[in-house]
Amino acid sequence: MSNKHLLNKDGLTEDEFLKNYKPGDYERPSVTVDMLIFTTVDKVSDNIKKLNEKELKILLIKRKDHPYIGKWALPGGFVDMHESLDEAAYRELKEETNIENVYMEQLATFGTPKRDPRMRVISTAYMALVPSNNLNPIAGDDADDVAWFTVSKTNIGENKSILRLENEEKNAVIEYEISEKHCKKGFSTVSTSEYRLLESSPDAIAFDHYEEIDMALERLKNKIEYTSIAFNLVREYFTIAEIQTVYETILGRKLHRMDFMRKMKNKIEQTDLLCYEKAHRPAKYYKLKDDWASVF
Amino acid sequence: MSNKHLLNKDGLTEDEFLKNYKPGDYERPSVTVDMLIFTTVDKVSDNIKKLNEKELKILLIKRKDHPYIGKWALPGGFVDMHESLDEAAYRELKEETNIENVYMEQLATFGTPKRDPRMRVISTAYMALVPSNNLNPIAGDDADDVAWFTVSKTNIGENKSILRLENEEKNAVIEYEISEKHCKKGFSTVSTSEYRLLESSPDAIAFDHYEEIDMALERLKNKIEYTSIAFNLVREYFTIAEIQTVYETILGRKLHRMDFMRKMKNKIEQTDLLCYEKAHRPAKYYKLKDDWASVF
DNA sequence: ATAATAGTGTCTGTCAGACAATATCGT
DNA sequence: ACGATATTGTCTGACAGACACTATTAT
Repeated sequence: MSNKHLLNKDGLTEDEFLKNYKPGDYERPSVTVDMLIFTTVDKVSDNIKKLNEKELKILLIKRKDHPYIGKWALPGGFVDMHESLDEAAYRELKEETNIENVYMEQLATFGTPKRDPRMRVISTAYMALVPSNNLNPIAGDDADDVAWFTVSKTNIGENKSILRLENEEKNAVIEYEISEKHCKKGFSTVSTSEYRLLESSPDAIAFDHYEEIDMALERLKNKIEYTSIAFNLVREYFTIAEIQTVYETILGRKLHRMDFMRKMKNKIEQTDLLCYEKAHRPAKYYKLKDDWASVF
Repeated sequence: MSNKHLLNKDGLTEDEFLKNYKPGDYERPSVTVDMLIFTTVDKVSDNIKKLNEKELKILLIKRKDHPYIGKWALPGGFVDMHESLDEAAYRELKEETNIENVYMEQLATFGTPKRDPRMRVISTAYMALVPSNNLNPIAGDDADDVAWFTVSKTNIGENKSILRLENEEKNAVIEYEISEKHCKKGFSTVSTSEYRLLESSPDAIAFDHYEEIDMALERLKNKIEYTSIAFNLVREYFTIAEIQTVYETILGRKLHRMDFMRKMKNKIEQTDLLCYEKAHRPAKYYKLKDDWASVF
């Protein structure tokens, strides 16, 4: 069981080994976390009868210093030596949005050597889904500005799509053309994507963050089909129309109301609350069933 | 478009900034990749009529030095400053098994501060699936030994299972009891697992590698349902019985032959080759359809 | 004769997409 | 009257689990 007594080739016990151990002098990469914080907000319609549309939003910061000075980027920061990756991600989320206890999952880790021109940086991306509240994000030290960007990915044909990030207030529109390519790995074929900034876009996204955003959108699109994570993007009480438009914007297509409702029937339950926001029959508020929150 | 002319708060252009940039003196974690290399092998039956069973195997090395000296561990190693994470993973795979062009995907990144007692280590785990050939793995510098371990995870009731790693030849049996716990994050509940080494096991797995193995098994179990990755665990030509037992061992339950076949019908196609290995009607060899290899 | 492959067909229930029809409500 | 919610119902096709049955083959 214990290996306290075992000696290595130099005749050292584990305690002696650890006491004498000096981490090599070789260079080490910096380790950071990137935060992909999503929410949905109502695109308020003037028409007092028309419903509000939902828009998927992602939080971006405007970089204060080189490299990519003045460009929009994902929030994030260095991982302290004493904290785990998850802890670093929670800390960043708290710093940026001042909220806690929201859904979060690790996405993937990006480690291409030249992704940061300053030095070697390994970034673990985390995706957080926060309820659609009137959140006022806070610009950190490294940021001149911070804003919610409308994000969408729309297919424009055979293995091609457009990733679009927009914020009207900041007068920012950033578009990438994504081309999927397939190559064989063993007996499976994996697809890799190439990203090209469209000429129409005045500004690029910093680093390889467009790739991280794309991956998060794909993960979202897959996961809302077999989990309940989409409900993290709305408030505790929601109307069917509300959650349906969330699904529609993430999936990028319209859904049939009653088919959608049937699919949701086992996940949600009615409440007594009514929504009197528009000039027609009030919608019932629903909530996630307690037992369904736990399934996946 | 370009930001070459923009000046930061110190009045520096990007070129000037990068030329003068000195990475801070602060400590950095070491970055490694851990390789979860899976394959299946036939558990040959003496009975000339009985079929061979398949066993899922994972490659482990025996550590040569502290910490965890003499313990079995996942192969892996440090990421060089000039290579990406993917490249590091491919290099390790090549070093360990001398094979290339197999299916591989990034699993997750583990970065708890004390997972390595020597220093802070961030490990990105990669899962590779290699065809069931008679592979002779090679022990690296850091290893006294290397071997394929039979791996299985069996449910023993309410949120409890046993992770079992075994190699008869090396006289090694390692068993962990896994307890799943659920906690709320936002409106979803995520499950975390706790691992307890069973008293019956003489040896533990090094580091937190049991956790990585568990995560890989869960990923496998999920992914074989909606992708074709399982076919990477057998040779190019296989019998239905063969691929079915692969599914059965990964899912941990028996499947009905013809139902399984129907499900596979669109993924596989017959060949003219016959399998004369056992004393009964020869089985046809099948192969993955070319167009199905690309789906997912 | 045995033990396995390779396939047929059948029965059942569920589920998803599509859409029709209706009652209700607020302005 | 308008525009939206809320709900029931119908029709279809696909699919999945389960199992029975047959024909074939190598030793």
